[in-house]
Amino acid sequence: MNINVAIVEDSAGVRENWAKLIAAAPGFQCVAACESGEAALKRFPAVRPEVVLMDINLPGMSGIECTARLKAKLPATQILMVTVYADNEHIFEALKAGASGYLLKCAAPEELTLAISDVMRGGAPMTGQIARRVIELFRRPATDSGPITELTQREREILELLAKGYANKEIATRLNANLETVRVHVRHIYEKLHVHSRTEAAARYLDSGERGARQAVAGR
Amino acid sequence: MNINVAIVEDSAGVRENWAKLIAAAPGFQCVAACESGEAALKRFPAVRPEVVLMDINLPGMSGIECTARLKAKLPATQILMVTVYADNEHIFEALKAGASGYLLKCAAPEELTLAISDVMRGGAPMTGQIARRVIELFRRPATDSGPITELTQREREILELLAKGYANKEIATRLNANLETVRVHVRHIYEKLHVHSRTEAAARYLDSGERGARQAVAGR
DNA sequence: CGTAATATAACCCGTTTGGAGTATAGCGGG
DNA sequence: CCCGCTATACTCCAAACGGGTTATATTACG
Repeated sequence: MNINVAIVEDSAGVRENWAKLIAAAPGFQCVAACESGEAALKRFPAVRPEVVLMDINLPGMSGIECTARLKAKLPATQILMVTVYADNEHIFEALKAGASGYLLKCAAPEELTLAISDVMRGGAPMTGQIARRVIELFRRPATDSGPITELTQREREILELLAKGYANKEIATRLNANLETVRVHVRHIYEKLHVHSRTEAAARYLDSGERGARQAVAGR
Repeated sequence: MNINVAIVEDSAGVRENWAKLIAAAPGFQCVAACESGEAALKRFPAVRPEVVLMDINLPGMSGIECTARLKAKLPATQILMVTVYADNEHIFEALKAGASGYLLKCAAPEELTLAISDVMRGGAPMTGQIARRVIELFRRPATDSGPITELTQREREILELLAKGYANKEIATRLNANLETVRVHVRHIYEKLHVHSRTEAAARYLDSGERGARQAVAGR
């Protein structure tokens, strides 16, 4: 049983290349090839492709939006982004939209068919570079200080970390301090803010507009 | 120049197997092998490994916490998780802690050395299964974009009170519910937001601009 | 010099929380 | 009619937390 593949790619040359490649590969067949996201959304529900090769840079609807809409209509369809964009933002949005793999257009032809097989087996084909970026999107940003009250410097540092959700132990580690010391500071903070729990303190802090400037972080 | 590899794994048998495997592979050398995260944190700064094979299930400090601390001390060190856990939560936490790859212990020996080479080249070695899960974490409620909307009505009510600093007991009173019921809801909220403490949940909520009308919480 | 404020660190104790189960009931969609 | 989701409720256990107390070293201010 052949794997039904469909294509969304605006360049006629590339589109036909891919189509030929798939038609020629044993075990694959190309059931549709559209030059726009709009066309794909109309056409694909009828042909129900198992895998879609999706370009991002399309006229009209972007490949990312098309991916999100296709996944809504055909949740079982696996979508592989094949594009020239290797930046975090595109990768992040594509994966969020429901793509199952992310290849670059510079990929060799045989990599395409390999990737299709991979995705059908439950894999998530990506180049090493892309995989690394995907993983980096998991790491967290950080923010900086911003005091106001009559808390001491140390107390403010601690309140800031506390309000980010860190446990006392984590705060101690980050500040190279002892757990007990942090606990004392935390209790002093409670006294000064007239609260009795860390979540109350955090709510006070976050609501008081005392946060330091936070910078936008790519991909988030 | 050989690649300096270190190991953190509590099972002596597995640890020695890995060590031998690395010692035997051309281009690699094993510079340290610890049976605990605590030992690794002491030892590794001196030997500065380029790649670490890290087990998750360790006595004492978990491999995930060890990863976070190691990355703080040695940011250039690449850490590969090698473990039996294939669930989303472990994968998510490991990557957040700074792991650069995630392999399962059932991996063939030669896959280990391949993975080390891959990570040194800037890749992010994972099995197809793992890669797929990583990608799924992007489209799920939780990853980072609009988590709060995925909560049920009841969960949102509770999160709102939680973020104001109310204890579970107070929330239960206010909602005419049982303490244990509130606790269950709170834990479900944690799962959906991928957090592990109420203050983290509150920070997420307050930062996401999801607040409803608020009134002052007078003298408790 | 004496005193106050701050930062550090260590006890103890009871309560709360986090995490893992099990279980029941209602509700809506195949 | 079963399955999945939601809400409800309870038990057990370990860790974290909140609060009380004591103690040392440093720095700052009259």
